[in-house]
Amino acid sequence: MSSNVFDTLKERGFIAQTSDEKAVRRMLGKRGVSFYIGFDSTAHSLHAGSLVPIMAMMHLQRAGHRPIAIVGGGTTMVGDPSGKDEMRQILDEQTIRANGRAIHSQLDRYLHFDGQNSLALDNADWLLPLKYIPFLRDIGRHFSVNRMLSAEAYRQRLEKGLSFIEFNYQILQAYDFLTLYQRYGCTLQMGGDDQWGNILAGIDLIRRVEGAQTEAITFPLMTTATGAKMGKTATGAVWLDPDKFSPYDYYQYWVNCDDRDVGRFLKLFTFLSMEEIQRLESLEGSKIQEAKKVLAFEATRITHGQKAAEEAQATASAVFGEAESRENLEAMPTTPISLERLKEGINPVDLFVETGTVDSKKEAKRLFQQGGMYINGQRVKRLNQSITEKNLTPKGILLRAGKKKYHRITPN
RNA sequence: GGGCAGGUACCAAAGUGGACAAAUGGGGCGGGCUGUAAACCCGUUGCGGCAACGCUUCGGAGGUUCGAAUCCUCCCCUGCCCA
Repeated sequence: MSSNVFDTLKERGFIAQTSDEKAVRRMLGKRGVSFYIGFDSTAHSLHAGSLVPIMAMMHLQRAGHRPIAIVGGGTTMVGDPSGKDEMRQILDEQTIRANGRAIHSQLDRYLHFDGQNSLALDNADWLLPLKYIPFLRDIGRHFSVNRMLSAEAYRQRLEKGLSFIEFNYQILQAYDFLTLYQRYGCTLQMGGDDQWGNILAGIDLIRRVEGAQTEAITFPLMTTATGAKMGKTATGAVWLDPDKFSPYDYYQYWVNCDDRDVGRFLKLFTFLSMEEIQRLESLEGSKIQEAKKVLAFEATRITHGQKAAEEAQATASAVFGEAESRENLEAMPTTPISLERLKEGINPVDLFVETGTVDSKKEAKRLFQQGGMYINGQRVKRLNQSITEKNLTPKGILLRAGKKKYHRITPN
């Protein structure tokens, strides 16, 4: 009889810390709680690292609460030092604004903002017009520098250096919470565990200014079993934007996760029932592959939709899977090349570089020398041959670098 | 403002006039083993060139020198100590 979302979040591994577990649970046991999560406007797209907060918001929304997604148009101007070991580059206002809009429209796919039961706000709206002296007098006086300095997030940075602008971040985030409390009756803030100090500062500020009690939940900081940050690969971030990171690659990202992460990820990144997840988790050996496919499919579906998920799965199984299903390559990264050029013939090295399969000719040659260059499933044995229209198959020309990196050429 | 220590490739970190495209470790990439996993083993890791070789890179700009990541000058940035 666990109809309280809090229990759902807890059993699925979303909870790192809470301000007061009983109070939070009681709060979420009712309906219509306004809660918020802030998202940095540091990039044009969110990446897989933001999925935990997004999923948590969806869970609460499904339970009848009201999500407020704040985009940090104001706070990103300042830059959060929490969890960073050095100051990040400060972006200009235009970029931040544009990022914020992009992020909002991305979040809209998950939360369906309607301005009523689901809000998308930008803290630039109330932060940018602030006047320094009044702000110091009204808000700044509530903050103890001594206490701020003793906070974990700052203590770390005191070793490496912390600029005054960053030092202010916490105050601004606290002010956000206060503003949301006053304007929207927001009583719960959630965020990554590195936000703990910032969130507590907000709770504290609201208590001092309004005499009201508000609550906090933080999510565990996600790392993969190999210790990498969630949502980052060595080559870059796992963007949620299909133009920056294709649904196929997204699907592959999940299929390729570490065995040890599958269960945890299923709980966090799908809405499958706990029973189903337990069944998948109990699979062993190569059967784990099945669980990974379910994970990948569900995760892709949530972010990119049913159709994209199906295509990604079809393409993946065409490439890696059982021989019967070698049909659908729709989702594979594809570059069109004119038939005329193909007739002239293209050197394999150039082909791999042009399609972005490798970054430079040097790299292409290295790939070849090490035996990782494949065209249409055949290892390339000589570099001085041309690839022409004769190499076209009904599905185009299939480039492969190493074991997993595929690219398709189609004539046009 | 003063003193000291620093800024080297994706990261960490050696190098302190030529043998430096720059040791070593991590990461990445490729091969092998496998299950599109982990672990492990081997190779590889600036760009262009088949190659000889050339080009760009050691915070920035100048200079000394046949020759500079290494020496000099100025500047920018960071940390520590003192104010």
